[in-house]
Amino acid sequence: MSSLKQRPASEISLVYVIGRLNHGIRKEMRRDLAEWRLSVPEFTALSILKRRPGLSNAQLARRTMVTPQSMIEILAGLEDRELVKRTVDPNHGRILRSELTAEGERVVNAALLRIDQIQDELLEGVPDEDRERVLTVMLQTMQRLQSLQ
Amino acid sequence: MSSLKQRPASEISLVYVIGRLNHGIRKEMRRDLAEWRLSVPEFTALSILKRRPGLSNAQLARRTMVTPQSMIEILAGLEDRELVKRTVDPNHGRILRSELTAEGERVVNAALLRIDQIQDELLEGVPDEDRERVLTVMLQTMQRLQSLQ
DNA sequence: CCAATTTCAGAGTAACTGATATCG
DNA sequence: CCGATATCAGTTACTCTGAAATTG
Repeated sequence: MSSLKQRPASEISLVYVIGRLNHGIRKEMRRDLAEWRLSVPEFTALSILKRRPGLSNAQLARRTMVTPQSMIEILAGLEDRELVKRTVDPNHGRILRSELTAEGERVVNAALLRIDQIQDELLEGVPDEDRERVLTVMLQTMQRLQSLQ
Repeated sequence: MSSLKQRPASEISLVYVIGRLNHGIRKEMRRDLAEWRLSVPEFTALSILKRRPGLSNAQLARRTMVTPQSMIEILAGLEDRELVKRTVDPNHGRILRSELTAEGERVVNAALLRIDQIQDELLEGVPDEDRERVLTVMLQTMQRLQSLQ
């Protein structure tokens, strides 16, 4: 029974709501991902690699808005557990391209099912049109944010 | 020039976008708030107290989805710097109600100006109607999340 | 005794900055 | 030499879990 609903949404900062919402979602995700011994950043990296196999560490870092130094630790852990394999780029001996192993694929798919399920619960009752609009606005915001940094 | 724009938004998870967006925004906030020697959680607490003076530590914690133990540290730091003062509830000797000091008010107002400015940059070009809709969906999601935890 | 609040102490997660090496 | 990438090392930011005291 929060009092938020009583006031016009425009009084509340978008930045603020994103922060709180994210925090709550992460907490929930942490709990659920524990089943596969995945941290939230690990899960994030895996699900990006599922959609975009062959990204380098630097590319992954930019995409998730963290430093390459942060991403390398995540990747190292995943490689140790053989959820990800990294191979030298044929055209550039310095670059290591990451992709999921069969086991990595299996794990991320199982985890994705659960996370999608949470999302469905959270968005229950929200019309498709509104979901689409929210996503579009957020993607646009993210682009602007990236160009800003 | 991210490739995100090229695909239908529905392919991308809302949870995922919130996570990335939040991370980017926090980074930006951290940089800007440094001017007032405020951390992001400190700023958050101050801006809630501006709108809702007299909240207890436990109430603040629930509102931000962190544990009371986490909130107490934030509050303790703000109290040390005399941005917040805490007084015993007249009806319940155990509860301490927090409110901004004059200095706290000054600091949070200055910081809010800057943060609002960032938000305006990020949302430039997004129609008011869409902003309102995004906020409404996110508030609704947050309510569901809170009832879920 | 119970439920809620406050608070101390320690642990853990997740990210950062700085520095160094390699590749083309 | 430069720019991008990878990576080691140390540090910081933020939150959590556990336990204990207090109040009504």
